[in-house]
Amino acid sequence: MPEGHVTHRAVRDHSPLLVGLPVSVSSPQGRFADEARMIDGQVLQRLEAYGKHMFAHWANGFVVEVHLGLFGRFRVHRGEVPPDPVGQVRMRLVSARGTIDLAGPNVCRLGSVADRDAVVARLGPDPLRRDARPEVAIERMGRSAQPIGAVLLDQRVIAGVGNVFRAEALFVHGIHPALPARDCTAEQRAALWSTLATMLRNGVRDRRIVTIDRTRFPVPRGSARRGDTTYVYHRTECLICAGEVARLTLGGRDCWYCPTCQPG
DNA sequence: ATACCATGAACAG
DNA sequence: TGTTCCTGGTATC
Repeated sequence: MPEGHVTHRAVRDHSPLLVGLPVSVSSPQGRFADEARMIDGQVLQRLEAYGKHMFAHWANGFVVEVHLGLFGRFRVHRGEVPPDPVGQVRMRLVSARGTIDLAGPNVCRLGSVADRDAVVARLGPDPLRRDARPEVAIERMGRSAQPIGAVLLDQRVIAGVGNVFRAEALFVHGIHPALPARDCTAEQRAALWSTLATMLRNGVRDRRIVTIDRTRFPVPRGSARRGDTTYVYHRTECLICAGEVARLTLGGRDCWYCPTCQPG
């Protein structure tokens, strides 16, 4: 399930297979067929990730925006073109080097550079981008009366953070998710940014979310079991204090937290 | 075979 | 705030 690290990883993985080459674009499933024809055979100039959005820039000026949503998934195939497994591939990209299949996206839309710019204009800074300005996100957090747990999911504040990273970053800093964001100290807001940036970067590196980091936040001996990847997210007991994990609906989604380690 | 749930977000009202 | 859309893995019958 994709948070921002997935789109950035996809750009890294897909670019060597597609960028600079003519690409056959099709829609085996059919729902992107008309749009696919408009760019079929064009050279892919650039792939770009911004938060959970991905943009493919084509030589004839079109831009394809992809948002994976909850279910969306890319599959990468090197070499020979694979069969379409179940007719569910919304967009298939085929170059001389390989094939990318996109299934189940929330958004797969053909537009212009202006459309791309409009999407980006709605987004807060993305910690995974070189051009990110942390102070913008930190300032927006500080202006909101909403619970910090809701604000961290707001893509206008910080782009790319999803349900796992928000819960885990709040845990690491001992912040209760219901605390009004503007009541977080400037230090706390800066620390959340930098922790989220680290977690997202690790997600890109590992191709999955593992927020447990013993060098930054030692786990008691014997506490972590094999396969544990989070401190509180989707857990019944806190990895640090073994107390019962609580849940609160914030930003429309369940936020796991430890009432002991994150007093509020 | 069917139900249900999930790391998301737009939209209606 | 609730509904809707997208898919697939796991649980349940």
